[in-house]
Amino acid sequence: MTKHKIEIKKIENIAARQVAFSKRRRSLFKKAEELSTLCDAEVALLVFSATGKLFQHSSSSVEQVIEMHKNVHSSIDKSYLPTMEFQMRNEVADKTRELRKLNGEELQELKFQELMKLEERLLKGLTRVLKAKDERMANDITALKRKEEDLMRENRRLLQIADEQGTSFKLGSD
Amino acid sequence: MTKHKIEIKKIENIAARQVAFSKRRRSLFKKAEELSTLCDAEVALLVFSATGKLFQHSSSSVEQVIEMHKNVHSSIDKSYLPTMEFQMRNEVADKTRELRKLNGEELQELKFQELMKLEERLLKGLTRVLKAKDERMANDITALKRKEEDLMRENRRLLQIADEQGTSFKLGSD
DNA sequence: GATACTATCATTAGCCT
DNA sequence: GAGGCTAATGATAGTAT
Repeated sequence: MTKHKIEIKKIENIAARQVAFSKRRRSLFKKAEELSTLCDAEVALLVFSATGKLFQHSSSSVEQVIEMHKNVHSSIDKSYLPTMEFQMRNEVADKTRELRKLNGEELQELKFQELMKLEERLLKGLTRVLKAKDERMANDITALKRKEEDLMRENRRLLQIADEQGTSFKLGSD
Repeated sequence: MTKHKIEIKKIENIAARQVAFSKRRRSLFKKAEELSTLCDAEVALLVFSATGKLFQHSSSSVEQVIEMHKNVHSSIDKSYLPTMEFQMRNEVADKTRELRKLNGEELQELKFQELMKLEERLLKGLTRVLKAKDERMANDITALKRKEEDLMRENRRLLQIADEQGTSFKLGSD
């Protein structure tokens, strides 16, 4: 677009491609920001480099789901994810792959209605997974707390009975 | 950017804003497509107009999650989000707003390095929040389990001592 | 990998159809 | 709304650091 006009096809020279990526990405984000500001629109922009690195920009209200996207798709450090979370994300990724396979190379040729159905299936899957995870963890916590209460009550009862019988013995743990 | 230079702030004239939206949106999509093709990157771009209409473009392999995004964002039923997840997402959104306010209207004048730092801060914040949530739940569970073990051990000890003393009393809970 | 330079190409504000 | 026109501003290819 300058010095010479270039053809829009993959840049084969790796260094040149990297430079172009860096520059154009920056400009694209700027343009996105401008559109958002000037026209009061919400813009979400995700860019994955060929090496898998993610760059993102988005208006505040769409930011959260972009975060999901990043976690599910990027190769960035999944190690921090607790096991369950990790498994769930994998499940989502698996569903996605399966669907993609189902739809082969012809995704771009699907009619809109089919895309809507696909979208619905994916959303349902994700929803179930997220919900299940948090419910399960919350349930675990609730159950453990109840168990704890029971045990403490029982402990108190044992101590009281012992006390009534004049029995005295030291407590190990409190 | 032409005839006159304009300030990057919301265009108040509605007709002019609509025209700018249409033109700039098309250019943005074009740029996104070029980046994708030239640099072998995957690009997902979502634009919500002020009236709520969605325009999107994305490389095929990120298409599905974008679909999710559309669904979640487009005012459809956010109620499925588990409470904690929802609160965390709000927290993230708040952080983002705060950061944006900190950076005022001068975002477009920040140097690239500053933009990178801003991006980094946002990413770090998001990561921390997600991590903190899962760690906290996991820690809660671990702590509760440990407490449970302690209580059970103590209960067994009390029972054994009582038994050794020939004391017999009924157990309430198990 | 990011940034500076700069000649050239691309986008676009304002206006018109 | 969409699209054309034009002058002016913005983006960027090639190159070097």
